[in-house]
Amino acid sequence: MRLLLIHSDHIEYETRKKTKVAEENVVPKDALDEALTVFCAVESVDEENIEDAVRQAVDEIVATAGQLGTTNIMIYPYAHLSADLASPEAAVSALRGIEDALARKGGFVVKRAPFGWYKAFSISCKGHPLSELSRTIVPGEGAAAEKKEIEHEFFVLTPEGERKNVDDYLKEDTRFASLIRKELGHPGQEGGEPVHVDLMRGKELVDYEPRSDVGNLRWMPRGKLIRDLLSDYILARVLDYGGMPVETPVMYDLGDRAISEHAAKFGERQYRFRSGNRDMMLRFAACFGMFCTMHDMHISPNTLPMKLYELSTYSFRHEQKGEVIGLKRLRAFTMPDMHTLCRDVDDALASFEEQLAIGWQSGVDLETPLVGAFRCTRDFFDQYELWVKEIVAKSGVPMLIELLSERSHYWIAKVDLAAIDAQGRPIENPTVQIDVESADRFDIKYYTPEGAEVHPPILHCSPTGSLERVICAMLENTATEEVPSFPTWLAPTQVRLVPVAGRHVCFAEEIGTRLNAAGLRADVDDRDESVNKKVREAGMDWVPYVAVIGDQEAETGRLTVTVRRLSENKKPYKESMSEDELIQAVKMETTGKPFRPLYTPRLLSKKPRFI
RNA sequence: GCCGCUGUGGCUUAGCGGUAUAGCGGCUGAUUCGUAAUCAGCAGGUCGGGGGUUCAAGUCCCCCCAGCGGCUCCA
Repeated sequence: MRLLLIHSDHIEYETRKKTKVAEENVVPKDALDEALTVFCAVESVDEENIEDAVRQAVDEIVATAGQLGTTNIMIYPYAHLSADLASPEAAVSALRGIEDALARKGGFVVKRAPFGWYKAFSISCKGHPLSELSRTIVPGEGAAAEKKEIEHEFFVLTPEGERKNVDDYLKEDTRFASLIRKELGHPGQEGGEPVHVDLMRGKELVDYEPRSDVGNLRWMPRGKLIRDLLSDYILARVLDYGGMPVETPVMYDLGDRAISEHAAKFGERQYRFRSGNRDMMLRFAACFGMFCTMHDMHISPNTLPMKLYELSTYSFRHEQKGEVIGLKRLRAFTMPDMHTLCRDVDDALASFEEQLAIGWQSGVDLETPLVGAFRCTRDFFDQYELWVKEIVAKSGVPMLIELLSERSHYWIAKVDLAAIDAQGRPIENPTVQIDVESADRFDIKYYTPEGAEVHPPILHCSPTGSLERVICAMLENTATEEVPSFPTWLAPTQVRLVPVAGRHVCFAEEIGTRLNAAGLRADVDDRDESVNKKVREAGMDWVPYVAVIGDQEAETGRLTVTVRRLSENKKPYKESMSEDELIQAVKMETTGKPFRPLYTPRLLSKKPRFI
């Protein structure tokens, strides 16, 4: 709801002509002196919880009136304050609600201009600093959630099937204990600036874009390369698993019932806008597109489970401004999103297990150690306790279990795997969820041989979590490394060749060309700088293999290579290798991982600076 | 969104009532160098934006924007 509050010497209106949505039995003409005039637009989000929107609006009006010392209030419906209006019925009910509530408070003279009429009006504004105020009201999810009062029960399950008290873990200095402390609301000490925010800019990966909205980033070539390689990694895993890649639109029409219902579950955390005469929203995940696809498909139970996959570029979530930070929490982010249409719950449990394993494996492959929490309703746990114990056993590590007294979202069970940042806070990454609502809502169905209609469970799965958070976790992990680095397959430059003098550049370029042809990202620092400086900067670029190229190398054909992973602080590890041995060394480390060529010029003299 | 802190050239920063420091980076020149910074010169700032106080404002006050910490929240 949008409010424009004007402290006015005088306000008067007169109805002229009805619109299609005009209210009946109205006061056609009225006026008020010394009044707080409240121009008001009821918006579509208000329909999620009209009572709360009304309550907040009334609080706001009473507070303002108190500040101004006025007791006369004119409520004036004014559609032009918003591009995303509620239905006329909802608007009238909200306006009446505000009027009644104010009247009931006593001490106010309350008048209300009629809704849905063309009206003439004149107003004189007092013009003092507080005389014009605007407010935006969003009905609270909080207020709605309070009614439900969901109870949460936490405990730990070990791989051996033992049920343990969470308190046993609270004091431990482990990643798992960090997760438990956060989940149970035990405050950690105040952290400083996160490591990754410095690094994401300092290493020329990704940066804030002040000319966009908060939480929308710009990617520089080195960061773009890492992101693309990660997406290649996930695609390979998904294809291997039998997922089918698709691509669907980023925006949806809120006029569609299934869309607006699904969207309403997530309150105000959406980008909404008007396009022509349609109210639209930006997707917050790829669910919409895939559910629409599934709805339109002819589904045979014989082709289930069916997995659709999309790299949701982007997923948009209008997080509160104070919640947005670095790569950890964004308003536009890249989420690998797979949806599995299952035959039945048993089928869903089997797929869940497979997808959980993919999630754990991503932590190994991407070198971002993960810890796990499994959450489900108490009913689900009572029924499938053995299965829950089995997936913990297969995970091989203790997991935090959270039981909810009733279902509050669309899922009945889900697992969240999290990396832990340098301040001991979780970065929630891979997830698998069992959705029991969406097939109904989007009318996704198949028929049994007997002809019965089935709206089956759907799994949501992000095999790695958002790519931004994966990179966040990697950068945070470097805080504890003596010699920080990226995994070699992700290093923007894998081999840096450093010619000693100008006359060696040509030779270094020849080697570089051969390394590139062999599928390595090698560049040549041909700048007119000292060898010392070029080696230092290769280190600051976290280049895993650095070779100085001079007369010696030209004569012997052997390279002295500094291997970052084997080096200690101030103690570089050097090894003599042939060109082929260098190629093999890189291949050994990157085998089975995706490859893309350099995203920056091969000659460093041609590489521009971004930061 | 709320409370708090911060905001000086591309980056890191000095100055905290008298219109601005330095280093890195950039450019130019010299240097052609063997594993973590070669030397010199030059250019680059309406001190986040707007308003106010003052003879005078990065410096004090107000509003806004952004970043960070905390709260709330996180499908």
